[in-house]
Amino acid sequence: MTQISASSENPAERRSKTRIQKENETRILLAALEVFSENGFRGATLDRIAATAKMSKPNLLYYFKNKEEIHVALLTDLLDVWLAPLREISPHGEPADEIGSYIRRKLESSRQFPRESRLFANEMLAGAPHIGDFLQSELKQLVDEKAAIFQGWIDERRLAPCDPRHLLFAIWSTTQHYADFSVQVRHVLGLQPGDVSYYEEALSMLETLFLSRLMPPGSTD
Amino acid sequence: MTQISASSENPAERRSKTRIQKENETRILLAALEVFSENGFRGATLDRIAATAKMSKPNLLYYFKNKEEIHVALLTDLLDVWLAPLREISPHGEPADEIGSYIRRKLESSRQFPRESRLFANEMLAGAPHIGDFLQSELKQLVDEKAAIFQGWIDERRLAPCDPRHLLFAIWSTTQHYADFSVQVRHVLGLQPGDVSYYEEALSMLETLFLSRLMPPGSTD
DNA sequence: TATCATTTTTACCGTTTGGTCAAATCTCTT
DNA sequence: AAGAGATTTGACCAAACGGTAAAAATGATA
Repeated sequence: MTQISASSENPAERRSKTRIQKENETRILLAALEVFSENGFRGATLDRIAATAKMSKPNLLYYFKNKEEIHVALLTDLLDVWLAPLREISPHGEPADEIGSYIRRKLESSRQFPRESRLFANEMLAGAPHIGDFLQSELKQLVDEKAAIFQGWIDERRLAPCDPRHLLFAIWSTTQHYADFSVQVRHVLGLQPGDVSYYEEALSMLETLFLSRLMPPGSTD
Repeated sequence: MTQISASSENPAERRSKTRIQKENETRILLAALEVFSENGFRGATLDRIAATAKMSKPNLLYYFKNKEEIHVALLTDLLDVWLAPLREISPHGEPADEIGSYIRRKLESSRQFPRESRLFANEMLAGAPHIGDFLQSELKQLVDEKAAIFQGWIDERRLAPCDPRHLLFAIWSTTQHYADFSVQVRHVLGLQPGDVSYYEEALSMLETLFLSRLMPPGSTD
């Protein structure tokens, strides 16, 4: 009886993680991200995840007790990434600056984490069975908070009258589109499979759309 | 030998369809739309489709020879619906009118056919394995054609300088978002599962965004 | 109503899937 | 070098999966 560390337990519940444990959990989550983001929860298989992680299936299940636990682990990590850009919006800046920065952060997030974005999109399409609670509580609360900032700007005539939450929807959809629908974007633009050079044009478009104006003065308003 | 109709053939290849055949194919496609749009191709199962269609699996496979054929049939039908609003854009109208109408048609399409929209989104997330050719040929061609119209308007100073294809991406993403991410929209807005009353606010937002201006004059430009 | 084609069902088949178990191997510490 | 714990493996299982074959039931038509 030399060690106190909890034995005969799920490795995830042990007090401190081994080097091997940390390495393997990372490898598994990376592989799972690849597979889940392409095929969704139901479409993904443990065999494919294990193969992608170059690991046997029982070994994989030594680190995560089942398929769902891997998925939840990924989504949990993801939600922080997802919220981060939104949290940064400040009531003290200029509307155009704040919204511009937010768009840039979200677009950068799409470029850096396209698989995470697709993982999230897959979860939405499936009806958000695993993160419905998050959407209703944490996300809604943060959105309400940031929407209040937007509403303040609208009241001060520093932003056009609009529903702030739908403004957020518009920013989310346009920025995430470049990750989630990248296949379509590339095909329509005639780019090669790996090519993501469209992000600069994308930013330019979104700045025109959200910060400047699309229609010349006097065309409708 | 009283009938000439091709016998001992796949029902789909017969000359004229029976009443029962038409009914059942419709039932199957409707059920398959439900299942595929939620779980994607790999996540959907024939058992679930059959159960949803209230039909035995072998009976279902009497009408479609395999899972892929059902999926392709759905996608083929879908592509026409998807392109229809885009085709209507005319070079002869006012930019604001044409773009405004297009947004309204796309948004209406999201409201009327949310499952079709999610089916399409699932196919995109999976890397467009079944409609890659369509994207590269038909869609790209139509986009190029309509982008040329936008470019003409830009040259005539009737539309702000921007990449016309990215303008289309922005319209697609914002309008489809209300179908594909409807769970998120509802949760953030605090609406009940079936409630789609947000479409009016959505249209208002998108008109502000695309047709009017979001930032007050002199704030950035 | 008899006949023939169409439709549906029952009973399957081989494979894939999520997951378990115990034994074997490896790693780290003393 | 030895022991304890951590890791990995191979063999396996029941259920779900996509799909088939042939017989049974139904429908249309003459």
